[in-house]
Amino acid sequence: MQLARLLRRSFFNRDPRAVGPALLGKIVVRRQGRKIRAGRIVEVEAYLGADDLAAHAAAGRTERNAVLFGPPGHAYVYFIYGVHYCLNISCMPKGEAGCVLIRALEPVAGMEEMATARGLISLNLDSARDLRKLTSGPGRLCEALEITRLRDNGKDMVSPESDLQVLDDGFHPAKVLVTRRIGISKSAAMPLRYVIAGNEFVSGKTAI
DNA sequence: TTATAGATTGCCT
DNA sequence: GGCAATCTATAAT
Repeated sequence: MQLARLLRRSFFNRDPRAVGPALLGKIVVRRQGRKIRAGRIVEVEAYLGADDLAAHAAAGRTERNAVLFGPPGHAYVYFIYGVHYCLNISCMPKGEAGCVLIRALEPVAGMEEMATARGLISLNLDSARDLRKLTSGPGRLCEALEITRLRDNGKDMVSPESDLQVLDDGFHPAKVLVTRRIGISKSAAMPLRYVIAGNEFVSGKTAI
């Protein structure tokens, strides 16, 4: 990973359909004292506003989804299925809803800490097959980075002070694939899932 | 007040 | 491939 710098807030101050593919190849960093955990974004989904029935913002602003209507570049973390957290980054100017769901990361740093956080004791860090278990899925990556609603919801991800940030190290994916979103029933036809073509850390499919 | 579905994962057969 | 885990928001009594 070369010199990496924080993304600008303006990066997120636009339509999630523009932010989504642009986020592929960027790096999510969790700072914890001197330790850092980091992963390259390889899979995301865009969630829109009132026109997108699958989006939490579709029913209007509530206490839960307030971050979506706030300024861009902030973490929207929600709890799902009584088990998992999911990490989104707010998009669009303040007052307008929209976000991008981070669905999978390619581990870059802090893999041992990730494995511990995931409860994967005997993980072989030299095995790509094993590394997939760390962050290949929205619930998994939150567990690996210890992202929770209480701790991280509303956190500014483009602030130098934040312990949860998005960085750009200049990497650009060779090819981006666009598909339908996964795991939803409403507004399911829209092509709003973006993945780095051929990347093995994309969630789902590949047997683990 | 009670019921149900949900932007998931891992263990079971 | 099926399904339980188990919290939250929203719909239905």
